[in-house]
Amino acid sequence: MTRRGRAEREREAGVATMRDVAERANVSIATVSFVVNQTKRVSPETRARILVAMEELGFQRNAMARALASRKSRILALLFPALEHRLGSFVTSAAKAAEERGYKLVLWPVRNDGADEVTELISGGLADGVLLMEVQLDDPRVDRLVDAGAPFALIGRNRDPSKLSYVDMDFEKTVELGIDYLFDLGHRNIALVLEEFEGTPLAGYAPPVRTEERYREHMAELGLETVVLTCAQNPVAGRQLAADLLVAAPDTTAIIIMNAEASFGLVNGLAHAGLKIPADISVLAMATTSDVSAFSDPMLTTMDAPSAEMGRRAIDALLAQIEGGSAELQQELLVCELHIADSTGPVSERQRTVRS
Amino acid sequence: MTRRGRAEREREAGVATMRDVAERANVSIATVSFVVNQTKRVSPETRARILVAMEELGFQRNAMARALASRKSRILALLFPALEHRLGSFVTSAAKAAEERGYKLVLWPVRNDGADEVTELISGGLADGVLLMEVQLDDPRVDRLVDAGAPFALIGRNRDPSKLSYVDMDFEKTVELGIDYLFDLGHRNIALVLEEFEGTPLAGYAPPVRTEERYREHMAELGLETVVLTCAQNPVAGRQLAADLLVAAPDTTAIIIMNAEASFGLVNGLAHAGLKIPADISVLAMATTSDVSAFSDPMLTTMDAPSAEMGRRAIDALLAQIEGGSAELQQELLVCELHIADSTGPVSERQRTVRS
DNA sequence: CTGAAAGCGCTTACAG
DNA sequence: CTGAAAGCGCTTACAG
Repeated sequence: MTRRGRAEREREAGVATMRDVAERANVSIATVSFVVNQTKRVSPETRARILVAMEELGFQRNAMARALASRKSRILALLFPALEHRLGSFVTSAAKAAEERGYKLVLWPVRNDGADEVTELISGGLADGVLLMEVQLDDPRVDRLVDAGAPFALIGRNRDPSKLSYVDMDFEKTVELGIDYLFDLGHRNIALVLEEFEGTPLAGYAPPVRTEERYREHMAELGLETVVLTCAQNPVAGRQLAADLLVAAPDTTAIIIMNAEASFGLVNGLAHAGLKIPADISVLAMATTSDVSAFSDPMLTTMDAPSAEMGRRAIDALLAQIEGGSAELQQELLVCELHIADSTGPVSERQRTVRS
Repeated sequence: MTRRGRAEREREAGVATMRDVAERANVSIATVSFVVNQTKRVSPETRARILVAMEELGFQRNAMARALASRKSRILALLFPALEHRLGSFVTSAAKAAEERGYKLVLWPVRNDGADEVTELISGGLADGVLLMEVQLDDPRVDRLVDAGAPFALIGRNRDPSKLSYVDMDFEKTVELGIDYLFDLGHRNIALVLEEFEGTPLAGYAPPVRTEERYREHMAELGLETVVLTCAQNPVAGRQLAADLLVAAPDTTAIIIMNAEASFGLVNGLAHAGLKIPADISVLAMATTSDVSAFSDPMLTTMDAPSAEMGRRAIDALLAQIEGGSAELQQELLVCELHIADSTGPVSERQRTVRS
């Protein structure tokens, strides 16, 4: 019998079992089970010894084994059909890619600060790997995943993703593309509008940071002045923003906005202020989807997030790690595609004379 | 030892295991495993016998046991933070309610016609219970869940849900509420706009059916003419609809629309046709959320779906079954709440005279 | 209060 | 090509 022993495996994987805890605390695994699940009285001393052992070993009970033995998974499934029209093509295409390769992709709700849940999920054996969304520049969940030795890929990037697998939008190239498009239309006063995250759990969310940086750089390269505003992710805020912008930077002839919800309000707000779009001012919505461009009137010119492609590649990146080992890094940046509609146009002669 | 034997349990739960298949096919469970997973060559005769046995017993391999033994769950988790701003409060509140009661709610993507997946999910032991969304009037998934003996609750209702647990919007009372509100404002020509589902996988989706029925009844009670139109779930279709409506029913002074995406287009389309909202025509968006009412200009008066409440109650209904047994039926209908904004107003003297 | 042991339903080296 | 058996990591009646 050359089958590897438990201890050997433990050393490799670093997963402590109830048996390990039991040995260390000098009790039976039954007793450990009782304290873990609080399912029977255990004397305070024994209990304390067990808790210490659990702590020292970083014990996490295996959810699969528990489910098998108890015939209860404690998982409720919300059957989620027709994902497309709710979550966009990212999830749909990722789910499809996973299925094609023999895996099931499941959406796992976690709080934004829920680092513990991450550990639990992996150490508990419930998932073979993890896709992480809405990555912040300094994201504690990433550290947890690294510590847990979990296979994972980011949708987005943290501050230094050089050793990690990720798929992200190329915000830098995208904003550059947007600026160049507007520049070629004759615009010289191009403002940038971002989502406001200060004071929310998403403070330090990377996309606006990267976008703003590159915007400032590229505008400088073109010898242009910069105007950056932020606003909350809702149309009311967008409407207010229109007023603010016209006070702060009345010369503006074009706006790049990366804030889908606010963009609809922005368009309405500009109209209320008496501006015609695009005759008086152009609006370009970045990193959104042209599906919603008709929410506003005129229809928004957009730079569409490559969602479906990102979904597919994210699964690829994750499975490369799971099946190929942790050395298999995959790092991809995808540029948004420009979809010209009715909210952008050449700068008019009137704007040129009146405003400059 | 009075522990119940395997056979006894099997009779109760009706779940066939590999061992059952092996016995029936006169082979070892190892061999069954090989054919189930196609992991080793098995002679055609043996293989055929096993396949027959599997079929006869309705064998589904237990996903938990497989995961435990193979140390692979074949599940990938998409960590999903901040659900609120994507899926609405329904999922958030359901997830929270589940957590409070010691369960984890997971979003399980299935195709709309994916009845097999449903069986797999339950028989495979992966979930203790199921919440079913987007229920159709005749929904094969419901039959599957009944057959599988799975604890489940519907978000919505099928044609005859009298023996099932469900939580649904009370479309009947809601549309009545909307009609009465507009009637009291003096409107007599109230059109109804629904989502178009013919030819889509959601054909036979119950909400528009129920809404239309009660609309016709209640309008008749008030002695009013009815106008019902449908359109696809996107703003472009909504814009087109405005034109169609003004041709089909030029007398219309108020519209109740249950089609959130199209409602934004409808408002824009009416404006393009030269109508002022609400001076010339009122628009009431039903079964949506006031969070998006500012997407349009003027802000939409809405009847808000009680999403958070539904999420909570759906979990209650499901857990009542899981923990209390299948006799525990829970059936709840919740009315949408009216949020008056700027898109509805009294019928004007001009409308009254010009139009009637 | 605690433990020995059977069992959950599979997978998988090993032996034949 | 097939099987006996150990093992995955837990839970849980039963006995003491």
